[in-house]
Amino acid sequence: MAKIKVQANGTKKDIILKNAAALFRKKGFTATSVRELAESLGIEAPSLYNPIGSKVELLQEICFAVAEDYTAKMNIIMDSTENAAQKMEAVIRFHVRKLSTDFDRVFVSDHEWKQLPKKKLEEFLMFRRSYEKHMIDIITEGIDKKIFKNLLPNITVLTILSAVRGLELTQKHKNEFTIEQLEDNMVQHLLNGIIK
Amino acid sequence: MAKIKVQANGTKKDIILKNAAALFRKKGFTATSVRELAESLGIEAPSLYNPIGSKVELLQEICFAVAEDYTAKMNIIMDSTENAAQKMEAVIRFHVRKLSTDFDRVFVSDHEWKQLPKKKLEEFLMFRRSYEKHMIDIITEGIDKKIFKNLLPNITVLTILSAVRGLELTQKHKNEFTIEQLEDNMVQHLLNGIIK
DNA sequence: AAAAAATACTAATAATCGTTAGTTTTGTCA
DNA sequence: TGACAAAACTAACGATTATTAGTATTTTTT
Repeated sequence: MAKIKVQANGTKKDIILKNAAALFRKKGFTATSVRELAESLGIEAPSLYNPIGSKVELLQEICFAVAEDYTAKMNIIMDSTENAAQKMEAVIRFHVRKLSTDFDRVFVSDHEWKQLPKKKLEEFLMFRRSYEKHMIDIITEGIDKKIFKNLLPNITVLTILSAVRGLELTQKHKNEFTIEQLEDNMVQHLLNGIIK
Repeated sequence: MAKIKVQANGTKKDIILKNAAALFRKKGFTATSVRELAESLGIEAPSLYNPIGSKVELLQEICFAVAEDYTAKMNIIMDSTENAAQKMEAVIRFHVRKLSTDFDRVFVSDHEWKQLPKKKLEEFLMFRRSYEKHMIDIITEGIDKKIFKNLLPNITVLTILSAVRGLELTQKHKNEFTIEQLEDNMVQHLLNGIIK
């Protein structure tokens, strides 16, 4: 079988990760076999173990790459001088855009993290809790400054995160509306629901 | 090993389904083995095959029981004389309450349906599409009657469903707020976001 | 208490899982 | 072109999977 073609942008491992994310999203991590992944790359299963260490390592890299992207963006937002509403809008917009442009990876990170090995799972959950804490801080600030209604911050964050994380973007959906429309509509919906 | 204790309410199969739902939720359907399920019931794996036909049959029964519950409720709501806002409020309230009282099953139905065998999967997706169509009709009616803002109905439904289906209710959350608070806050958030 | 039915058990199946070892092929550079 | 390295291959590993067959045990019925 031919070798994996490594293009200008992206190492061999990047290609594997891309295919892995696609399969993990479609079938789930546990339900995807290493042999299937290999087949999608046009190679035999054992050949995978040259560039990678294990199957679960792929899941780890996907989950943590996504988590770090979100954390980095959250740090930028928290450091800005915008008000609570503007910050929350930026958060929601980033979620929708990231999901649209990197659907497989984001979906896998949001839906398959439970399959991470214990140690990595704890690390991942720390990312999550920190992220949620930042969001609660934004909501609380907005309530204090009388920008937001007097809702329970933790429930509000739960609702927003659930909405943006749970999004399933099928091809059918992508034919029905643009990413910009999705972004604008969700921002309007989720933000107007809490602004005074 | 002792037989499974069948209490007044619930047949043997009901007990199996309850344990299966709990495990499928915690670990995922594919990652849960029949042996684990048997162990949770205090029996050996092959003993399960007296009351049940297969592992995937359990997933089917969970998914379709939930789907039928939602469909039944939706039919009642659609037959009512309430206006669009009241209908949508009823839908959201039902989702949150159902999720709270039957978390394992609802979560499994929302997150593991991809593991259904092809035939059953198509049937399940028909349930879904029909349900979503009803919700789009409610939103469209609300927009026509000038009750709702002029948002894109399909995106609005996507947002609401994503929010209520994606909810992860941990024990920690249940200590932080009551089901009633969750229900009220989510209704307020998701409904005020679209009402004029 | 004996017979019948229900339900558990042990043992074993074939299939598939992720992964390792060892070998051959391919591509690169002197 | 020949040497070296990279990356593919085949063959096979032990573990685990869902499930079946056949048998023992427990419960229910007569």
